[in-house]
Parts: sequence; C-alpha cells; structure tokens
Amino acid sequence: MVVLEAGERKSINSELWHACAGPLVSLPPVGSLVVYFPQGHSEQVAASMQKETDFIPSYPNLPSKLICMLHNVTLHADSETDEVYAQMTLQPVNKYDKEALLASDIGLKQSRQPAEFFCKTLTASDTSTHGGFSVPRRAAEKIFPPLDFSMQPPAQELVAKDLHDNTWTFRHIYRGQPKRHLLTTGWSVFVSTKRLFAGDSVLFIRDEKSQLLLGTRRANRQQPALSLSVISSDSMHIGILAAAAHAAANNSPFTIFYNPRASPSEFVIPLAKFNKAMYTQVSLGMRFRMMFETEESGVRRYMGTITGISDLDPVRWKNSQWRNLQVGWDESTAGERPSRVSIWDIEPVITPFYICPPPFFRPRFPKQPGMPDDESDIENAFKRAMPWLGDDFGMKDAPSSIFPGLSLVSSLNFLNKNQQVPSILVSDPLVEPASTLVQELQSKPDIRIKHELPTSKGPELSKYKSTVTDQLEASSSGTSYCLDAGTIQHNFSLPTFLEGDLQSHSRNNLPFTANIDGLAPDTLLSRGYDSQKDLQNMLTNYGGNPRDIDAELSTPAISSQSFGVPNIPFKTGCSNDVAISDTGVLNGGLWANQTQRMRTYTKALGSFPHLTCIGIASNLLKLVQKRGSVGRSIDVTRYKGYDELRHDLARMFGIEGQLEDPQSSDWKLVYVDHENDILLVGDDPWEEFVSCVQSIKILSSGEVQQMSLEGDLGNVAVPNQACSGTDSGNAWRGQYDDTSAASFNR
Amino acid sequence: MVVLEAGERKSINSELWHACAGPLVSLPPVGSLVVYFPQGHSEQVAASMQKETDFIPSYPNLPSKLICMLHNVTLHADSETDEVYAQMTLQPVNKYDKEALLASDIGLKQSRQPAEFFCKTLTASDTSTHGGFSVPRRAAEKIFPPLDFSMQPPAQELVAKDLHDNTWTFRHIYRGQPKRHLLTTGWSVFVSTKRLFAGDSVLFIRDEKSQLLLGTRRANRQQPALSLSVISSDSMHIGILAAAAHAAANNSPFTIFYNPRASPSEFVIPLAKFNKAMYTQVSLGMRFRMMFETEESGVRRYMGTITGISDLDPVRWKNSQWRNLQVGWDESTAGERPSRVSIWDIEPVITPFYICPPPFFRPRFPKQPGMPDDESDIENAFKRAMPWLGDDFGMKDAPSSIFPGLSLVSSLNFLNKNQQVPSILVSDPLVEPASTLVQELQSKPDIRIKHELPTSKGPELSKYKSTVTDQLEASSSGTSYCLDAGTIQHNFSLPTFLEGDLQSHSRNNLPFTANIDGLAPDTLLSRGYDSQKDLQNMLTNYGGNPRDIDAELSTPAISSQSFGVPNIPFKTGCSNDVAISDTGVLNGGLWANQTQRMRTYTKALGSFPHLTCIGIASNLLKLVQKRGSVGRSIDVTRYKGYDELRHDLARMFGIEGQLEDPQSSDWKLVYVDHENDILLVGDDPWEEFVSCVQSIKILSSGEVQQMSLEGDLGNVAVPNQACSGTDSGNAWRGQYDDTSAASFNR
DNA sequence: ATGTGGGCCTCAGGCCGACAA
DNA sequence: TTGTCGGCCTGAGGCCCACAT
Repeated sequence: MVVLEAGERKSINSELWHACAGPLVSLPPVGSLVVYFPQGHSEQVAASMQKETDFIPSYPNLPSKLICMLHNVTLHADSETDEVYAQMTLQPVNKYDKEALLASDIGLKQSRQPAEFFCKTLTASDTSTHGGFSVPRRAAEKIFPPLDFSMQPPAQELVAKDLHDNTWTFRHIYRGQPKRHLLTTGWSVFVSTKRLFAGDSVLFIRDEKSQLLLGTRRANRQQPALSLSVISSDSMHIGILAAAAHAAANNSPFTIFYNPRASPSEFVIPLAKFNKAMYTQVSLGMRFRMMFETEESGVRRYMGTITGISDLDPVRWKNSQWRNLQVGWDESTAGERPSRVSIWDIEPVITPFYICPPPFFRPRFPKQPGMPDDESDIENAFKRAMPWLGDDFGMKDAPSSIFPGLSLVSSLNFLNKNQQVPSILVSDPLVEPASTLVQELQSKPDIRIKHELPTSKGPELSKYKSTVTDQLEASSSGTSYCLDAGTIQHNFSLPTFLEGDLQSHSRNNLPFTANIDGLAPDTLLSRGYDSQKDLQNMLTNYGGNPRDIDAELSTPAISSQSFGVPNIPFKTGCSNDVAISDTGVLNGGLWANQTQRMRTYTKALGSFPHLTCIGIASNLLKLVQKRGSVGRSIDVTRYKGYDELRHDLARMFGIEGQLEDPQSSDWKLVYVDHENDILLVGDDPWEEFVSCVQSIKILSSGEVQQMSLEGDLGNVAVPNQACSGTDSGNAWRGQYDDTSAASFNR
Repeated sequence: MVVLEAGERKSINSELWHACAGPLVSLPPVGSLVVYFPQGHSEQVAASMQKETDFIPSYPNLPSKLICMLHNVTLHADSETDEVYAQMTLQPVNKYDKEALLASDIGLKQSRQPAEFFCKTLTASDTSTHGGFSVPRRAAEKIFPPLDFSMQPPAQELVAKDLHDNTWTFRHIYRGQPKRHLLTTGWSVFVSTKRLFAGDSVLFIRDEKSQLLLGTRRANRQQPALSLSVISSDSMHIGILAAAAHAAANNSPFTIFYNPRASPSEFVIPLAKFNKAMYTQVSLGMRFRMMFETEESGVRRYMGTITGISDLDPVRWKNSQWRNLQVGWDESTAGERPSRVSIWDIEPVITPFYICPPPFFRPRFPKQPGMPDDESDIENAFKRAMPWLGDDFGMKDAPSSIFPGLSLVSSLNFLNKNQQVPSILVSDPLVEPASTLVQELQSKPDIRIKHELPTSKGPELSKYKSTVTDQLEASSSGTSYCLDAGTIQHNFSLPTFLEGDLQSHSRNNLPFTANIDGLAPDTLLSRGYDSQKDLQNMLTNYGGNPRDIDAELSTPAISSQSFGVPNIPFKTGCSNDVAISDTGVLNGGLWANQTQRMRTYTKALGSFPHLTCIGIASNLLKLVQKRGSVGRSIDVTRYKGYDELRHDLARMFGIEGQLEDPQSSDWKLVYVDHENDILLVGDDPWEEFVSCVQSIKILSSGEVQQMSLEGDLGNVAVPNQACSGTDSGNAWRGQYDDTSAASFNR
C-alpha cells in the first residue's frame, strides 16, 4: 500500500501501479479537482457548484455532479488479484472557494508509465502447467539483466517484486533450437498463485535502480460482480451518492475507490478534462476519435460516429451526460468497443460545415411565412454563430471569397484589422471563459455588439438578436453558437438523416463540395503570419485525397427544421467546430483531407476582445505561445530533440540566444501535456515529450511564479451542456463572472 | 440460486442452505416483519414508525429503525466460497398499514436444519494432500448409504450435490486397521476446489429422497474485508442507510443482503423477536442466557450478567439499543463471546423481585416527608404494578398468604372469581397490546378502573393513580410496570450495587429470602385448577438447592431512589419479570431453585380484562390454550409422542375423543415455536417438535381459518425502550390505539 | 474411534528440443 | 521469432496400513 500525501506523487511502486493500471490511467494530480461518477452505473454523482438547481430526482439531497478537490491518494492492489485501485479522499468544493480551486488546479506531474518495461499477454503455453514462460526476445534483452553467454546454456536467476513487495524468483534460461529466452523454474508457481490464465498479462519493469518489478493485468473477463455477500449494488451505488451528498452538504471529505481498469477514465474525471468536454458541441453524425488500450499496453485511437444522443436512463437520470452518446465504430472490431460513451471520453473530429450554415439551415420543410430566406438567412445564421463580431466584422462589405455563393465574411479582414495589437493565445486546450469575454465586451464601447446588434433586418432579426443575446448571457459561450441538434433530432437515425441532408444540398443546387474542393490554398496564404511555412509543414505531413470530404458530408447534424424559429434555443459549445484563424482560414481546403486526423481548437486572443483569434491545431501541430506575441503552430515531430526545438522557437519569436539554454533566466519553456498537466520542457525524454505535448508556452520566470500562485493558465472553461438538453449551464456563468474580469486583466 | 416468492419457503437445497447457515439462523418467514440493522457497524438503520422523532444525527432523512415487511427471499451461495446469504426485498411499513402487517405476520414455516445430516470440522489430515477424509463412524452410518460388507474391502461411490447443484463424487471405502470409513478418490479435488483448510467444516445431508447434499462452512478466519476494489465501507454503510431511508420515504421496497454467518441474528430481526425483546426490562446485574453455535453445528446456551448499559457510540448513535448491553460471561471461554450484546440477543433469566417491590422500593436513602411507607408502600406499589385490578381484585380482603408481610392479593382468588367466564390466553410469547386492553376497559362500565381507581389512600395514591393511568395510556403495556432502573443506575457498577441492595435488605430486616424460601407449595396448590399434577411435573423435573436464590439476589436493579416520586416515569416491559398465574403462583418456591433454568412469560387473558391471568412457563413447561378454557402448562418431554400428547390434552380440556385423531375436523392442534412461527402439531418429527415448541393452542377449524386471514394470534407486542433512555415508546401507543379496539373485538 | 505418519506407486508437472507458423 | 507439441523424468499426490491417542 502506498500512501501519497498531498503534493507527493512519487512513491514506492507507484510506477508499477501505473504500469498495471494501464496507459490510459490518469489519476488526477493531488490538489486538482475531479468530477466523479460512480462506476458501472447509469447514474452519476452529484453536487455541482449550482447544486441548488441540479438535483437528482428522488434524491433531493443528491446533486448531479460533484466537483471536488483531491486531498490525497492511496494506491492499493488487491491482495488476491493484484487489481489496482486508488483510494481518494475528496473534498467537495464550496462554491465560494473558486479562487482557491483555480490556484490549486495546477497539478503536479504524476508518475507515468515506466519507460523500461514490457507487457506480454500470456499464451496458452505460457499458462499451461506443461511448460514455462516464453519471453519475447526484445523484451528480455531490454528488461532482464544480460546473460553470461559463456555458460552452456546461458542462465540466471531473476528476482522480481510485485505490488505487495512479495519476491518472486524465476530461472531465466536461453536455450532451445532456435535459441530463445525462457522462464522455467518458479514460473508455474507464479501463474497458479496469481491465478493467471491465457489472456491475462504480465509486466516486467526495470526501475531506475535496475531492480525488477513484476505486475499482472487481468483480461477483461467478466468479474464476479463483486462479492455480493453483504450488500446490494443498489445500496452501494446509493452509498456513493449519499456519501457524496453528505460530504457536499457538510463540506466534509469523503472517500472513493477508483479502479482505473474497471472504469477507465470514466469514474474520476479531472476537472479540466471535464470542462474541456463541455466545450464540445455534440451532434448526430459527428465524427470522433477515442483512445483505447491495445493488447500490448499501448494506446490506439479508433474512429467513430455519433449515432444517437439520448439519456442512458431517461427515467432516473434524465439529462445526464453520463454515456448519453450512442456511437458506431468504423472498424469491424467494434464489437469490443462500447456502444455508449460520454462526451469526455471522445476527441471530436472537425468538419467545416458549422461555419457554412446555409445548406443545413435551409429548411427541408416548406418555408413558413415571415421567415427570412436565402442570403439573409445565411447572414443571420452566421451572426448568430458569432454575434460578437457584430456589423463591424464586415459581413456586408466583404462577401466571402472562400465559399462562393455564401455571404460569408472573411475573417482575414478582421484579423488584419487588428494585427497591430499585442495578444496571446489562451492556453490550449483550455479556453478563456466566455464570461470574461462578455464582460470585456461590455466594458468596451466600440464592441458593444451585445446591445447594438443591427435591427435593420426588421422585427424577425430583432427577435433573433434578443434570442442570441439572451443566450449569450445565459450560456456564457464566448466563441460560437450552434443550433441544438440534439433536442431536435434526438432519435433521428443517421442514414435517413444523411440522405435528407444530401438531398437538400442538391435541391438547393449549392456546389458545396466542389467549392471547398476547389479552394487554392495559395490564394489564402498571403494574408497569414508566417503561415506559409506552417502550411507547408501540414501539407508535407498529411496527404490524402481531397475527395475524402465526401465521406465526411454525413457529419453535421444540424437540422434545418430548427432554423428561423426564434425560441429554439441555441446551444453553446461549437468551439471545436468553428475554426477560423491565421492558419485556420487556410484550412478550408485542408479540412477536406485532414478531417480524419485533425483536431481543432478555438482560441481567443485574450488581451483584447476585438482581437479574437480563432485557431486550429492538429494533433501534431502544437501551439506555441508567448505573451506579447502571436501564437504559432509547430510540428514537434519535425525536430530531433530539445536543442533543435529551442533554436527554432527562439528564431520564431525573435528571442534568439535567450531560449537555447535551458538554464537561461530570461525565458522558460513549459508545456501542457495530454492530461492538462503543466510541465517544464526538457525534464522528460524527448520521445515522451513529443508523445504527450499539447501546447507550449514561453514564459518569463516571473510568469512562472505568478502562474504557480494563481493558476492563471486558462484552466477555466466555458461549460457546455451540449445537446443533451440540460439547462445548468447558466449557473456556471455566475461562477466565473465575479472574478473572471479580474483574472483576465491580471 | 434459489428464489423464493412470497409464500414459498420450500425449495431446492434450502435445507442445505439452512444447514450451511448454521443452527442459529432464523430467516424471518416471508410476510413477516423484520427490523433491520446493518452488519458490522456500530450504527443502526433507521425509520421507525415514529421516524419523525428518531433521527440519526446528521442524516436527517435516516430514521433509527426500519420496520419492514419481507416480500421475498432469494437464497444465494457465493460461487467461490459457498458462503450463504439471503437477498431480501423489504417493504418499509407505512404506519397506517398496521392491520395488514398484523395479518401478514403469520409466517409460514421455514426450512429448518435437516434432521439427517452431519457436520465435521476438518482436521489437518483431512485437508492435507497426502490423504483422504476420515468419516466419523456414526456419521457415515447415519448419512451414507449402507455399504455392501460382502465386498473386500467394502466400498461404494458417493455422489453429493452442493449449493450450486454441482455434483461431487467420492470413493467411500471402509478399510484400515481398525476399520474406518474413508473418502478417498475425489476428496482432494473437493478440498482444493472449495479451498478448504483445517478448521473449516463440511456437512453431509441426506434429504428426504435419500439424496446426498454437501455443504461447507468456513472457519471464522477473518475475511478479506470484502473486495474493496470499488467502494469504501463507509459508502456501503451509508448506502444501506440511504437505501433504507429512501425506501421509507417513498414507501418503496429495497434490497438487503443478509449473511447469517457473518452477522448471526443481529442483522435481520423478526419483528416478533424484536417486540418481545422490547418487553425485557434490562438492568445492571441482570442474568441472562444467550445461544451460541457449537463447533459441531449445535447450539449451546451460555450464562452471563449484564454489567453495563451504555451507548455503543454515544456521539453518533445515542440511545441506540444496538449492542448497548455490556455483558460478562460465567465461563472461562468467555473470551470468544461478545462483550456487548443487544437486548434481542439474550434470554433474560428471571428473579422474583419485581413482584416483590417493598425491599427495593424501600429507600436506601433517608425517607422523605410525605412518602408512604411499609404496608401502604407495598399495596401502592402493587397497585401500581397492576392498576387495572383496582380495588375489585380484593387487595383488602385477601391479604397475601403467599408472601407474609406483604399486602399482596392472591391472584388465585381473582381467578376463582372469574373462572366461569370463557377466556383464552394470548399467544406466548406475544402479549396483547395494552391499548386493546385499555380500550376494553373503557368499554366495560364495570371495570372502568382507569377512571375509578380508589382514592381512599389519600392524595399520594391519587397522584400515583394518575401517573399510572397516564403511563398505562402512554406505554400501552398491558401487564406490568417497573421503575426505570436504567435511567437511574445507568453506570452503576454491579458489585457496588449488589452490595448496596443486600445491605438495604438487611437494614430493613425483611425476612425476604427466608419468606420466599419457606413457602410450602402444598398450601397453595389447593386453589389451582388441576395444578397439583403440574406442580409435580415441575418438581420432578427440577431439583436444585432453594438457596440458589441467594445468587440471584443481584438481579433486580430497581432503585429505591425513584420510589414515591410521582413524576418519575414507570417503564413498561416487565413481562418477563412479573409472573403470577394458576401455575405460576406455585413457583414462589420454585423460583428459588429454578431461576437458572426457567423462563417466565406474562400472559394476559384476552377475552375479558378482568380475567387477566398472568402465567409462568418454564422452558420445559409449555402452555396449552383453548378458547373457552383456562390455559394449562404441560411438560412435553414427559410424553413419548404425539399420540400420548393428544390423549392427555383431550383429557385435560374435556374433549376426549375429539383430539386424538389428527385428521379430526373438530379441533386442531397448532403450536408456536421458538421463532414465533405458528405450525401445525404433528408435521415435524416428535423430537424436533419437543425441542422447539413454545406453546400449544387447541383451535377449531374455523379459528384456524380466521387466524390465517387476520393474524389474530396476538403477535403484537408492547415496546419497551428499556433502560437506554429513549423516549420513543409513546409513539407506539398511537400506532396501536387507532385500530386495536377493532382488532380486539373481531 | 480417529488423527497422523511412513511406505510405495503413479501420473501431473515440468524441463527439454523439434517443428511450424 | 515464438507458440505448441512429444519425450522423458521426477516428485507431489494419493492410496494403503501401522501406530498412537
């Protein structure tokens, strides 16, 4: 048993623990926040900051979400099965503790999977009583001490410790024809004691002291559902709820047990991840990726499509986002993958259609009297999508050259107009809370679009305006709006829907695919900042057939049904779907062949709201940011190591000579990894860094200190209740409004 | 897995289940009520009928007791360990459902331990891989099919089924020098598969179809505390509470898992047992017996003394009766026995002092002015004990010949006076609710003692009267009252207390022991009905030294402090302590040497309140009752079998020829067993009947039907919050008042 | 009557290379 | 490179009785 106190993350065998837990395990760092959901149940735990509005039916004291501070973690392993689990003491967050929370949300780096280990899934021969264990050659050479090949045969005794510090001894011999590494004596005892069967896995780890650690990982054979000898699962479940509710009500800590292999990534969710997910606009037909563990203890992403959005249990847990997405998988191995996921499980894959509303907003049903049509539709729709741009963004005087036939403003104009103002990009993948933006908007007379939307279009538009502004206030989304596909097409089957949409395209004779297809990147390049090189990076990294877009046409799920009906609510959270930026505008064409592999993020230029910058970053293109400079996208895989990276970054940001030395006191490089931890660049092996870096910041030493104190890394997100129809988003705004302006102006 | 629907109690292997669960297991019959406490925790579940007043601190929705109807029972056995447990669906009882409850409380007979079985604790040799299983000779001859001894050696194949219907095959051989029964082939597989170790037990059962059943029972080696892989025990516990509270609040059923071996008799308590326990007046120094399971799967009673009464957890579970009794054990093996028990775990051993108030009511402290003394004390005290008798019961004209020096009425006179009135005794061990009695009193002008208690004794008595009547109304006790010793002597250590009491006896020069001692049974016998023979029964069955009473002097814990102070509340629940009846009055002397083995019950003649009859039954003397006749006590062990019993009963009740034939339509014999189940006499083997019969009723067929429909067996008890000081007893009155008259007059 | 231990047999367990995927 | 098989050996498992309690 390993007890980690707050702040302590490194401990005996925690490496082994993490190895056994698997590559997808991400224990939230101590001091961070977690949103916690019970395992294996359709229900979700409760106690949001707005818990007064978000109750679980029939459990009046149980809120639907619980945001907690993680006090300490105790790592356990089942004495019989070696099943790993973490005991976590959680402190529900008082709504008034927000500042403290933000400050504490800078997690410490957690132990990762050890670099020196191997994991083998046991074969029938490995587990039969008849023989020993066949060690994969590379694994043996990498992990085991080298054999004395002068011996005949070469052999040695291996000693390894498991999670309980039990010592296991094996005879390691290199023999046979052809020669191979085998574990003989001692192996069968291990197998029978641990009750291993073919399909289970063993891990051998060589730690930094060259000691062998030994772990097991069970195959996903259905577990005996817990020993039910005492208490029903219902009671257990209610127990979690009640413990959480009680803790929330009394502001007292409570304890949960988190089994990362039984409930990978679902049970405990780092708040940042949860918040990020709240940005994601889900809709029927949306494409996404999701990570899965491979047999060999690696990870792989699988592509899928959202085929439905519905409550897992409409009666008891209405409007719960817990596994409310029904999904289909691209590959035939999909049987092993879940048919329902939660929004925080997936990585959306973008398609461009959300910024091309007309074909979809065009009604499939007979137009109703008084409804705006065609071009005005488009303009209004786009205004609705980005209302803060107001008239000022030039919709009228700059008909889009990107999408002929669409009255779409060029955001390049917009960007050009403001390029002289210093700005930074808000940290990827977290977006500055919209409430900040809203407050900033309200404080700047020249961009009071909220109150000054044009009314020239007549009463209908005026209605839209009020809808939009209300929604803006209500939802706190600072970036974009989408019609709520979920509420409209809740149970609309994908094929039918797709067909209908394609038909509507044809009916309107919009040369949609062709237009996108025909975009010449060159003609757009000239307006970016140094984006030529970036684009070339991208183009050399990605091939693919532009016609792939055809396959992606199915993606958007916004129904034209909802268009033009003022009281249909707009939903926030299109950040991942709308993408216009210095590099992003170039991607009108790239989207066509990169949608399968790219991921987009919406960025807001934080310093001044009229400098709003919306950016795109692929998974390989990492945003690099420096206060006072415009963010840049780089492909870290193009570099050989840290030196090369530092050199190029120094060149890019004009600070040659001040960045190359890691010890330099002028600037520090920090990065955000895939778990939203903020880490110093250079600490990790280069390969590991490349594999997990999400974005890089160039900070002054002062900024680093400030960051540590205040957590000002943009780890504040705008929630999005997405398409499942909850209405709890409003309360978040209040949460952030009170302090966001202050933190914004820091 | 065996699922028993409501009403179904007999099912495949339920016999085996009960055998494995052990002799102390008593699953409440379907349709009965249970009070349910969580296992292994200091806390208790909640939701009494008066739940509005009895909240668990900090869980405002959780009441402290939950009275439920048991809907159905599913018998389980752990697939790995064969650990048996029952899954029970409980329906909390709506306070207005009382009638339904009473009607449903007639349980069906549950499966008992099979008669034909043996249980052996495994030795080291039995479990070693080296050899087989040595079968005890008698066990083999009793359970296994007979061997063909013409074979050399005699051997056969045994096939037995376990709880999961798995079949196990063993070679049964009779060999060795000396010859013995052995299980060889197949045994070691069984041992290793079931993971049995020395100290565990195996059971072989031969069912009625002569099929072999095979069960295991684990030694009490500490279990791995549940697999904690998911959830903390805190959460689980709270889960039970919350599930129960939620169910109570919503009047919805919930499920519990009851492991009878992990929590014998504590976890689920049949309501009748609980109610009966509520009658028990506990006090420091009180002697009791408690049943424990023996190694060989039998039961044994151990004697103990109550050494303390205190909350197990004074902070969280104040005034909980859950293991609030601290006890000491008579035997040196006490280390294995619990130091804390609950009132329902024990069987009190009676002493006569509660009906002999003077020595104890006589103040140990200086008498206060205005207090009555001596004879008037005694009379008043006795009136207080049985106020409903009023003046009419002849206190004045019949000075007691039983206890010289005490102005105690002879209840024999009382009985004689009313013997012409038909009456029945209320079923043992349950007493007709006093509220019924009170209402009956009110409805009969000639016995309106409640409003017409004599006031001739002056203002003090009048005060007492009001106290008593108030208390009568408030507590619903129909039988007797005791001063609440617990509130006064809560932490009074036994030795000091005992000494003090004995001193007070001497100081007052009351020839107390001697008086009881010197009673001549013969002089009393003449007034009984046929009690001569009964007494002879008793005398021949019980020997012993009359001076044993000295050892029992320590028992009563009523403080003289409280005497004469009208506003000190009387506590109900002396039913087991007060004992006067046609046979009982004879026991003044018998008590002296039978207190260690006898158990007394208070009986009330239900039909007419002025026919109140208080009876004594020892564990061997069973009350036999017949509507229209006075109850009788018999010693069933004196009979050889059912025929003899029926003959004698027919003779006793003057229905010769109408009872001897079990198929007779005139009268039916039913009996109440030690689990309060009501069963037909004759269904069980005679020995089993003898071992578990508590009382017998002679009913007409019509009564049997009526009983089944209405549950009119008096399974309604007067609660006693005993000495732990809760004040929730009053609420029970409300529970019964509203319907008791109706049910009484049925 | 029954728990334990020694004698002795036998086959499951376990080490080996052959072979094939 | 490594999964599985047959060969072959050995000792744990298992049946027996003797002996002791």
